[in-house]
Amino acid sequence: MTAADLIDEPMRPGHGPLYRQVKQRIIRHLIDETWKPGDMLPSEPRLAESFGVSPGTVRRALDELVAENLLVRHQGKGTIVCRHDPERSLFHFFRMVDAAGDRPTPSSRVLACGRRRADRAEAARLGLPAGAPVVVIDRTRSAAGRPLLVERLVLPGRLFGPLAAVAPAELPNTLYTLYEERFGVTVYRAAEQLRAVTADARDAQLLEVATGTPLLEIDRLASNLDGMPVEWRLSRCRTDAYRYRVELV
Amino acid sequence: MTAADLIDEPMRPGHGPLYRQVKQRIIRHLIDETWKPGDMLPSEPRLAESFGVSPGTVRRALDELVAENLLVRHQGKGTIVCRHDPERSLFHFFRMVDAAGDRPTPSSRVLACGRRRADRAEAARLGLPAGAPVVVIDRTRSAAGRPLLVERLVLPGRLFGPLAAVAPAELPNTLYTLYEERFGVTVYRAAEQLRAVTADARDAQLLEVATGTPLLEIDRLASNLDGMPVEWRLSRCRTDAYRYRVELV
DNA sequence: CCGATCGAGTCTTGTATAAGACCTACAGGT
DNA sequence: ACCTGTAGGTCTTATACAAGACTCGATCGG
Repeated sequence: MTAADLIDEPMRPGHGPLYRQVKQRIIRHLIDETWKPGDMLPSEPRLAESFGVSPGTVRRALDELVAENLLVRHQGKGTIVCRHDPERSLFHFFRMVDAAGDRPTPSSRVLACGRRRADRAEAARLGLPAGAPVVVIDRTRSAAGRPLLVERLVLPGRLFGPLAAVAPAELPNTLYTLYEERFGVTVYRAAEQLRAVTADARDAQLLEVATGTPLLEIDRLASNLDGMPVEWRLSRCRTDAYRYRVELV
Repeated sequence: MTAADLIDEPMRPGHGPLYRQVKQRIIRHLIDETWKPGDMLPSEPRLAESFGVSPGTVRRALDELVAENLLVRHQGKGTIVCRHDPERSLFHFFRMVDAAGDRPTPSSRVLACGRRRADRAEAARLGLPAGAPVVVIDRTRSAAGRPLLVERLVLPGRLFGPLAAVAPAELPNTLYTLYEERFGVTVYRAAEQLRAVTADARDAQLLEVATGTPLLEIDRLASNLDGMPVEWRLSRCRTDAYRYRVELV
């Protein structure tokens, strides 16, 4: 091993347990993209040597990162930074299921995609200064050939500048994969708040229901590893064929 | 250590990893109530000796059980079986929050509480034979002095027989604590399915809203450690002041 | 001579164990 | 009433070995 392989200086006597300091340092490397999604991390013994701790300590740190869905391990192969492959993204963040408990594979139709200045609510929600540029996408998503939801996405223009220029037909169904591959933005957490609303005229037309039909409104704020908001999404769903499913443990 | 302290015979060479066999065996002891909620487990070295494995292996098994909210550890004191203290119960299973993200402390008013035979849907949902006895509770819950939701609970009569005799005023706000202390039934998991509905005349009167107001319907099936359903709960919530919150990680 | 196949070697993560540090509670003396 | 020693609990760290996966070369068959 040469000096160039040294990823980090050895740990200094810090505050908490050693393995937690190692964990925080690995997270820092994930944030500054020393290791990007899909990359393979150095092996556990190598990490241990570069951090100046024993392999078991590194292993403990990796254990927690795997439990938090930041890393994936494969015995005999290595450890890689978790990526938003479309199926996983759908499985994790899309919570609608049919009566049998199966997830649909929705298709999306983009209604509009453009760039403008954030209004008051959008700026506050995304933690941006008033009037900051944002990219706004309006679309509907269908499942089994019938409209399922209509939604508006608001993204910080600073991160997603070129997105407004992308042809609407180009936008894939699972956007989080696109965010990651084209803009280097990885969604790690999201907080959703749900309430019941009634369909207005536009909802009714797009979702093919009567005006006044009850809809499930999902207000999602997605953030990256830093905890910085990267997407605000407001969806209105029909819940006659599909329901929103949550597991409490 | 005497022979009476031997909780179990030593592990025999089994199928999976050793720590997972230990975990399963501990779960079995939780199911057959060798250790009841609130009880303190034997110490890790003691468990290790009785299972015939090393302390580290027991520790690994306990780690997973703690992560699944079945046990709670306190350094220097010991490990206890998780209990449904009211605050935790509320924190975990009650997901409504106000605009600021704070949970209300709701109060409940029981409308009816009685025993009858399960109808077709109830029996199917609870995994009971058709016509099995069930206990049914109708109640409303309020927060900040205003009605929040109206709900119906259906419980297997075999487990909750004497519950129907309890005076409605006796029923506490957080029922899961009562289930545990009075009936030895501990709720570990719950699956919820949400959809939007409109208030019928009864909903409207009880919730003090207009008929047709959109409501959030929460269909919860709660089960114990065996995976056996122990409660079916159907709630209809106003979502003007409070929203249903979910964290996706 | 060329190509496919099998297997040893080596790298990876997974599992089991042991030893010491740290934290808490309690009893007994000051 | 307060302080302190001690016992017993969990927490942290370290090490050894097992199991899985890829590499690469020797070997056998065409």
